[in-house]
Amino acid sequence: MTKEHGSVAVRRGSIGAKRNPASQQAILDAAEAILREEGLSGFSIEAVARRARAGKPTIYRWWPSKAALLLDVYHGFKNLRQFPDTGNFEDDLRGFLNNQLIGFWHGGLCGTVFRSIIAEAQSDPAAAEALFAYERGRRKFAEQLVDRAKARGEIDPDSNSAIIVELIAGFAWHRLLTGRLDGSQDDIEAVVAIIGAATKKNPGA
Amino acid sequence: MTKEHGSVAVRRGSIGAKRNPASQQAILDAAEAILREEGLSGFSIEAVARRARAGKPTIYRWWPSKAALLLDVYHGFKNLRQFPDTGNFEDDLRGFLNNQLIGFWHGGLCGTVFRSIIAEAQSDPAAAEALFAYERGRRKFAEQLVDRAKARGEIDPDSNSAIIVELIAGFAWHRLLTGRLDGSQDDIEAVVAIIGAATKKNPGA
Amino acid sequence: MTKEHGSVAVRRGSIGAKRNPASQQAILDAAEAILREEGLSGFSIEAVARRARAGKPTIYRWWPSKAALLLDVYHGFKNLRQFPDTGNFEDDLRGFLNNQLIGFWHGGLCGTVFRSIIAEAQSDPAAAEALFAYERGRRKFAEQLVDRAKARGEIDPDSNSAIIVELIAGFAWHRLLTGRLDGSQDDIEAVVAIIGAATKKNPGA
Amino acid sequence: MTKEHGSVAVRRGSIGAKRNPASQQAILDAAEAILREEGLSGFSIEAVARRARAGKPTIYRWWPSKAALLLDVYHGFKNLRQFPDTGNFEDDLRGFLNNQLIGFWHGGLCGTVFRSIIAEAQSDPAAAEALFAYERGRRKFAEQLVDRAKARGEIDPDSNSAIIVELIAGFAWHRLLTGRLDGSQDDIEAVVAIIGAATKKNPGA
DNA sequence: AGCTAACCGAGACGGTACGTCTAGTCTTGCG
DNA sequence: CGCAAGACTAGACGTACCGTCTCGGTTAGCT
Repeated sequence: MTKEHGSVAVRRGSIGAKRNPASQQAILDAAEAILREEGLSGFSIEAVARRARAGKPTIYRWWPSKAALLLDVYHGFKNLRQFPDTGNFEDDLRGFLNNQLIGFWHGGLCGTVFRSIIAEAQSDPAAAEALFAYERGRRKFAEQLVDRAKARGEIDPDSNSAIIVELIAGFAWHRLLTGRLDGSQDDIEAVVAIIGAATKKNPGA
Repeated sequence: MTKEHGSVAVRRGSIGAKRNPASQQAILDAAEAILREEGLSGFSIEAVARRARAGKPTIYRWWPSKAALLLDVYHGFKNLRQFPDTGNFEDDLRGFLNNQLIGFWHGGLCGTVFRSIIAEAQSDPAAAEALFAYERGRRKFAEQLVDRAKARGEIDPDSNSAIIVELIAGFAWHRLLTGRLDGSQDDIEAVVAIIGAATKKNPGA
Repeated sequence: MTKEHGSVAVRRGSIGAKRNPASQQAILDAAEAILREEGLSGFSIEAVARRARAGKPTIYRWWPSKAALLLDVYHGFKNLRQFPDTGNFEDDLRGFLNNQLIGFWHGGLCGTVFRSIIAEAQSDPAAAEALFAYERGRRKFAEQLVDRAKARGEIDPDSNSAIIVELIAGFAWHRLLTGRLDGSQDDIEAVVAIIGAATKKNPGA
Repeated sequence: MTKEHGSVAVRRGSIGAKRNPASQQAILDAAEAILREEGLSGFSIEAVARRARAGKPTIYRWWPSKAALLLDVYHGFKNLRQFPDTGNFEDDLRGFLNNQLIGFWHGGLCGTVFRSIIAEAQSDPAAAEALFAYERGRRKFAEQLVDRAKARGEIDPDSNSAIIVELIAGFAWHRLLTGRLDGSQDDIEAVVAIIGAATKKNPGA
């Protein structure tokens, strides 16, 4: 998936007064490789530049901060997973947790990258804004999942979509940030069951 | 609560072959003051030593890492809030969120410190271990809240205590880490309602 | 003398496969303005290109180095002052120091530019060669001044023209490079007197 | 004279809250070696730190600028040459040019270093001030040479000591800065002769 | 009249060096 | 032995320039 970096003699140069996609990709690849091999603590603009055989200004020209670069790496992983409408609320929840959150983060690099972005956002305001904007979008998107179930008459129409989404997302973040993504399948089922129970239709009638 | 730092001319020295509590307190005070005034991005061992008029080795001698110092500052805030048994599950939940999580973090410095610890834990393994151990303890402690309600026969005895606690904690973490602790009171109610609905006794009988 | 730079909207372009004199002039003007306003430390090819609204390659195409550009700026100032034959050796010396050296450098930009060229020549071999060639020519030219006096029978015919010229030039360089061009008029007289005494005819007869 | 740099494994550390002379010397040695091997254009704080295996802040802590470091290297060469009182004015002049100026600079590294300092002073005000102060002292010192000859009744008591010294120093600077230190012995004689003739006692009596 | 060649501006590229900051270690000298 | 102090190596930070390159466009002069 990621090309070899061994062929050093490439000597990418300018391709005129516009962004060179080869440099771009080399930088993203290097960033990904460093995260994979050394983790967040070894991740620095300096290291990325060295590995990508790029100049530091080239990185700063296109990514204003470390977090921006991390977010770009993360986006490179996204859209690999689909978010299908199964027609069933609990299956949708399962899919959400498995394909967008815990299961998506688990194993590969994605979780590491996302953890890094969250950490960065706690001290860098620019990173915070970028992450929060991204996160707002993700939540809005996920609320559709609940609203579809309401529209189908499958769940209680008074369910608070935003809070439900945030409970689920919060659970996943917590697992990610406390290093407990492993062996969560049973726990995912438990979460789905709890949310299912809480949104069951006709609670009093 | 925190004493003045203005009287710089204190010139604390050694008090012999044992830890000098005045230095320890000065370091903790300085750490807290820096976090309050400059935030996590301005927080460094260097800055703490400068402000506390302490030598860096004195800090490293007693706190192995930045995160250990942060945790100590955080512990200084803890136990200020109680965690009373109200005898009612939903009130217990409300109290948990208000006194131990969102309400506790909100406004003051505590949230900032805890955010910092979480961030630090994402790149420093030692910090991670300390945070995870702390968090494990907190969760076990909170599960008692659910188990008490089960024992009282107030909620479904099959409720998954661990997952319920983690949903709530995850929600609070998510709010903290995305800078949305403000105006959460209604949302706390919504969370309590959802958990309450999901644990209602005798759902089918 | 130098046209206004305010009318930015000129949008000089190519005028075909030949050097565009407008661009050349704009670059020289910008170089001069930067030296005047910011001094040598603010002088860079980058800054000149920015100010002249020229592309860097346009500068590099015509001037191989920073020093070449500086020399061109300097040449723009030359030939403004005359070097007349007064018919009297000491008056010639006075005129040389006042019109070609100290008096010429003093006050205006010329001294700054020449200082810059000398500095550049100490690390850039190409600049050194250009400066040395220029300087050789100036010395040869100035030696005529002494030789004329010999021819007139005004001074000792055994006087060493080259050394006399170099003593005078060295004095002026030293004043320039140690920032002491100001208030040199009396010192110029003293130099003239010393050289006059040293070249007096009939020393032993 | 200069020790080997090959034994890299030294790992100099702090020796407490005071300047480490070993680091000091290593930095000066590295600076000298770089100037010798690569010249001024290869001389940078970065390169010196690399070669000396020193941290950049260690250099900046003790030398505020590149020029300060150069001056220190230069001072390391000084006082190697004496400035004896020969009892004869022209011999003193010869000695001055040979031991303090041209002859001192010629051949070795001293000339290169001093050229570098002069160049640096043309763009760095701090360097300029340091050089000018040094130069003022040197001139005052050299004027004693002339004043001694006056006191001995050897030369015209009305001779302008300051200008005489500056003519000689300027000649030497000019030779240094135009790369013509070689083969100056005859020229030194010519300079001595001119100054001697200009200061001859009782010119009219 | 169309083609070519060189110019122009613009600005990205890989680099080097800057001067500052922090990390974490070490040693001294006082108490 | 703990302490304040502050030096040390190491290396990342973000910025400024360097000199080279390619682009897209323009114009002059040759075919």
